[in-house]
Amino acid sequence: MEISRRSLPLNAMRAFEVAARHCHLRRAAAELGVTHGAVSRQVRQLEEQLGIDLFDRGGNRLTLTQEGKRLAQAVGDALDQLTEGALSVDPASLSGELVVAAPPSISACWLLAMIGDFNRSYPEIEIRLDNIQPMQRELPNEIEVAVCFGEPIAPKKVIRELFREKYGPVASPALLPGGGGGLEPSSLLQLPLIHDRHGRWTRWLANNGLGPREVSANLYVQDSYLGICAARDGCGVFLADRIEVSSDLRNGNLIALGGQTVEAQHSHYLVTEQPEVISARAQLFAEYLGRELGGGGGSDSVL
Amino acid sequence: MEISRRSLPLNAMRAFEVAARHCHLRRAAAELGVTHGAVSRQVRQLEEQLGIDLFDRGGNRLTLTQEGKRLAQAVGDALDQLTEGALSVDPASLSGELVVAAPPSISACWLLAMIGDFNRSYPEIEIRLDNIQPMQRELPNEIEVAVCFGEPIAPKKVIRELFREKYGPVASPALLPGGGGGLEPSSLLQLPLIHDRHGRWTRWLANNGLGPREVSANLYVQDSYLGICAARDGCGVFLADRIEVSSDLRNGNLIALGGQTVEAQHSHYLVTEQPEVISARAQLFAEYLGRELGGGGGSDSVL
DNA sequence: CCTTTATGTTGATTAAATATCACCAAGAGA
DNA sequence: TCTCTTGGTGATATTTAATCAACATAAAGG
Repeated sequence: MEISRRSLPLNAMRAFEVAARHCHLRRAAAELGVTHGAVSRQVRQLEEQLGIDLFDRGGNRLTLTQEGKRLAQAVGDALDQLTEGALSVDPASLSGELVVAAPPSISACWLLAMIGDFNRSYPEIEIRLDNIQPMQRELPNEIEVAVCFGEPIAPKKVIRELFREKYGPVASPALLPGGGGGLEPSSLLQLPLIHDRHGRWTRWLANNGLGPREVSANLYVQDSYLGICAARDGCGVFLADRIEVSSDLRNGNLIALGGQTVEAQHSHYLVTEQPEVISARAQLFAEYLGRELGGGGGSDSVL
Repeated sequence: MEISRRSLPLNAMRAFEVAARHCHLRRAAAELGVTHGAVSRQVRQLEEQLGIDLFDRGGNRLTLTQEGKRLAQAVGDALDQLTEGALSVDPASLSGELVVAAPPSISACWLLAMIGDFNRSYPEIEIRLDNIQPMQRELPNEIEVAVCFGEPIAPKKVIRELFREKYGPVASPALLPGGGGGLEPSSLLQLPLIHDRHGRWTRWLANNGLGPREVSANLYVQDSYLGICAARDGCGVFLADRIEVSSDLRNGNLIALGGQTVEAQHSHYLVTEQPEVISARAQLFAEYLGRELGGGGGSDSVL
């Protein structure tokens, strides 16, 4: 079977994406508002057209094959993009206010930069950004969506998982007279280290072949935002997320040092407390964040 | 109209994307293999469902509206992604060899990095990379696709426009004792400048408010690859494309200095000389490059 | 061990979406 | 003006997709 734009079985792909997300035809059918038989047929048709099995049909349970996973990912991303495209031309979603909230550290680290980009893409949407506490249980009424780090608590509902931090060491170029590009992890320990309350140095060192050891504390700060500020000011080396320091890396305020990046244990989430309907504006914002933060394209994106 | 995954009019969107690309229903119909009436209906349906005009219908000519352009872009990207997804699970496209060619400077600057990423995503596909001359007129037979800079000449056929360089000044941190992040464009002129045969400094300076002036030549090199090497070695400031120095920026070998980036006048293209059929492997490679280089997501992507 | 309740699959049928054909009105160009 | 091309549209035909109902199989409960 030839694969071209005109022969892509779009509806079958959508059905498959939903089925793949649930691994359960009846639930997928419910989401799509059709019967399970219809979904079964669509998935079958897609498998035949591609000439490959997308599900392992062990007994009467579905499991994605390797190829199925790959395709589901691609189709899911594509559908997200189509959704964003449709929303971005919907008059109802533009022109109006969107009230967002986040802990100050998140706002300062990356959310404001994202909001700036979003605003450039959709200048008709006015955004108000409020502060909340990191572990705040409930949100004021006027806040439509909020960003939090770690599983959201209490009555909040996850709209979207945004991204999982990947942290690696960064420092000011002023701290590294030699330019210090491919600095070895071990020689890092000669430099002053900046810690925040997440205490990630031990884990990072372990992941870079520097077995369990005491790390001397040179500077403690509360959160990553202050850690980045401290690193920028040449106080020492800080373990920072790649997204949070991207602009600093771009303009040379900070330099990424060697070693592998390590994934954080928790994710950032976009959450809401609204009972049912979230506005088209908020939906558009969610799609935008998802694309800019989560995706980037599977592998590392360029610059 | 509510916009959700289940209500997206996928087929209508595809028809619209083709129509938008041609701004011509009959040609779009030809590409889709249907009659123009069918396309007309699909586009109409989409406009009604979204509640917005996608085309200006002046007389009997079609022009995209602002919203139409935006949507067409999004839908086109999404369809590319779906195509890549479908290809990536197609047994015929995997397992086999793909012969690629490029001028050495392009290979060294960014193509090898892309091939590395591609190989990680699709380890089944073996790639052979050959050298060609930048202005080579014909390709050896065994080469299936090639990359070139500037409009391809002679019997080559463009498969895809890849990206247009955006160049800005970079230098080794060793050259900038102060860390020199937000260095003013004017103070740049105090540093030694590296030129390649494209002679971009004049244009860049003009675009950064430094009117027409003589720029002293400190070092001339043949192509951008050598320019980047020279900058890396601390010979001076070079105007480099963001993609070509992304890894150097990441690991601190180079630092991006201030000022606006400027678009090059020519693009990089993926071309072929094959009469008709390009292999599914090559198609997959084309989709991959297109996504990683061209898109990135409209605005600047994150690191 | 048998029963119950899930699962996904499939043939026949019905319903809906989509394409076609033929024709129209309107603008472009000679 | 005459001609050619554009896109739009009503009626019709075709193709595609969903439903319904029955079925096979596997897991869970008694």
